[in-house]
Amino acid sequence: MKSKISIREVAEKAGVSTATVSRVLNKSLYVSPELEEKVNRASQELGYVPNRLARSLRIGSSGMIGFLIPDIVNPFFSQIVKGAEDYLRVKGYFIFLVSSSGDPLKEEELLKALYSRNIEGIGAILLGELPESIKAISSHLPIVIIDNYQDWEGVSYVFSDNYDGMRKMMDYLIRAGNKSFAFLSGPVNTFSSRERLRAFEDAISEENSDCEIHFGDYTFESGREMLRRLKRIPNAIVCGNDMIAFGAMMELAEMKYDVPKTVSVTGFDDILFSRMTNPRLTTVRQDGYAMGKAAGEMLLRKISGQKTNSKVLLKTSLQIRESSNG
Amino acid sequence: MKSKISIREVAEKAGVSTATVSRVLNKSLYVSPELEEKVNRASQELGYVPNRLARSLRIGSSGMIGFLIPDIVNPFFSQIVKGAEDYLRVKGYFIFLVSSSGDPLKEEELLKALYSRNIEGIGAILLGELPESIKAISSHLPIVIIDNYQDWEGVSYVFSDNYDGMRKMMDYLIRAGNKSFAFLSGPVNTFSSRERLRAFEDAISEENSDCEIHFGDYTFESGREMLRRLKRIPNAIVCGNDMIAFGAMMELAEMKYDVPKTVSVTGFDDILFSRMTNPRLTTVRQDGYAMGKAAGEMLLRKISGQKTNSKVLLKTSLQIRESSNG
DNA sequence: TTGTAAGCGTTATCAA
DNA sequence: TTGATAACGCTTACAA
Repeated sequence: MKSKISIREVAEKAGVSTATVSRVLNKSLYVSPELEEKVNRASQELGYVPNRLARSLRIGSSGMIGFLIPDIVNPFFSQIVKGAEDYLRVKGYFIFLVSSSGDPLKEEELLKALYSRNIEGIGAILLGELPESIKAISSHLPIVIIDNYQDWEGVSYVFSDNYDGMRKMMDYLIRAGNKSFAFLSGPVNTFSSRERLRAFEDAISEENSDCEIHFGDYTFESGREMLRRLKRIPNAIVCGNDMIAFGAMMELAEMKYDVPKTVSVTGFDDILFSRMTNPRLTTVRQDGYAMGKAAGEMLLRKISGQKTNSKVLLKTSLQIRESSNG
Repeated sequence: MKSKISIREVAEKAGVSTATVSRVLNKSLYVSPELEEKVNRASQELGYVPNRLARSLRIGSSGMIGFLIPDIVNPFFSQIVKGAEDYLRVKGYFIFLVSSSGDPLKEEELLKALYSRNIEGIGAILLGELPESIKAISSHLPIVIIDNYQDWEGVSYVFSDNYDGMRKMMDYLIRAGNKSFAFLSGPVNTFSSRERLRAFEDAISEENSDCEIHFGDYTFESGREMLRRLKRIPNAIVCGNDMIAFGAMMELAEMKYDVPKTVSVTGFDDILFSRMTNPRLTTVRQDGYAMGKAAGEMLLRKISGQKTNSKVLLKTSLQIRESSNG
């Protein structure tokens, strides 16, 4: 394994100082055409690639934005990352992505790992309560929390109107005549979970409907597992997100229940695949790509010291398809 | 925005040298209990987090592995990343993830960006021909190409037996009595696309069957679009991957074709969602998670200077479901 | 056992 | 216009 060549070797080959090489390559100061030519040739011939790490250390900025997500395989999360990445790449930033596998203990550790790498800002999707370390970090660099909200000063938030979305869903289901419900929730103390559950419970209590509630996480497996825990199959199974709904539908199919004739199933997120399940999933649409983009915009504004909203709330909308009886 | 505190401030507060602080925090040399205590306290109180960038520069290794993928939203690719990440995290490595959005021009640029960041190894999923720059990079750091193969020295490869998988699929479809075929391919000069197409064509020519071939990319949209380009709907539409198949099925549904009664549709990859479409997708299973893990293992072996296979070939298997008529 | 100082690969300041 | 040189924050010989 050959060692990488440094600016010093380029300088030697070109017969100039390292300062000149740097100036040519960054076009930071005027350099005479002859030397410029020499430097470029030497750099080319040696296949020189500047060490960005060393550069970052010296200039104090790395051109990297850190992103923490719970699960890279969940299309809703990766859609958010894509939204952010598409926006930030054009602005010259790279994304350093880490995933916590939904483990709140790892979240703190990973935030620190990001912080320690001279990242210029952090976008984070955090399950559970926001860790205290967010406060410390946010006093040193811009941080945007996505899909969560806790009103801490200095921290910014991007999230969807989860409560309103779930209320629309419940209004629709109730109007369709469903009487008994189950709620298969995401992580018990996530902001988004809590909001969705709150909307569910508010609707239920207004109607005096029958219901059963279970908690799991935002995965397909968890959906299957929660469905198995159900004491009885109600008219409608309202799920915390689409992945849970897919798991529930899969399990129901294996138990030979007919969706939506016997039981309605609904999701939340409206990921691409919700249009492709059997039957197609009725769900609440939230725009992950837009959330990621908004987070990217806020981060760049904060990095460049501009004022920015501390809170961006995105609308949700009901997508009625064939998994529900209405 | 407060500036970050450095090792120097910790040293001052503790009344010791920076060397001692470093030794305590890295447990690299014995330090007297009193000083150790002082250092730990000072570090705690200041909320000190070491600058990993500076550390990397000094010790020559960053603890980061770079990954380049075409599209973070495609579950097959993210499954590969997850396999690699789960393995590498435990070994103390972090993944620096960039995505090329399927743009071969960006691929080279991004590889360079990774290389310039003192990454210790690269795992890359590259569409199209492998860029020449791979050779240069591979002489400086370990690189593993995933889902592609080109037999270049010094480069290692992890890929599935695409040809064999598609042959099994075609054997099955032909035995089921299908006579006319269409192939909706992925990117024209990807290794995996080519192998799958080669198997398709070999099978077709042996049977003298009728066929039509279109090229696109590995996305849902491309699947829809290629289906619309079809001159006529054949007995079986064989797709380059699952995403293309989903797009094709969606379009067929809108055109009121009955899958599988009128036309069979098949995919390749067997992502999680293939079990959940309407109808459930017949496809060839390849294990993305295992590919990612294998890539991670090879990278670590290479990084630590051990010998490793230059080629890992994973088996594929036929998953017959309801989207095909057999 | 601890501290001093050099050095990792850059860029920025200061002289020349 | 160009070149020495210090500095970014850290680790590690080498000295004490």
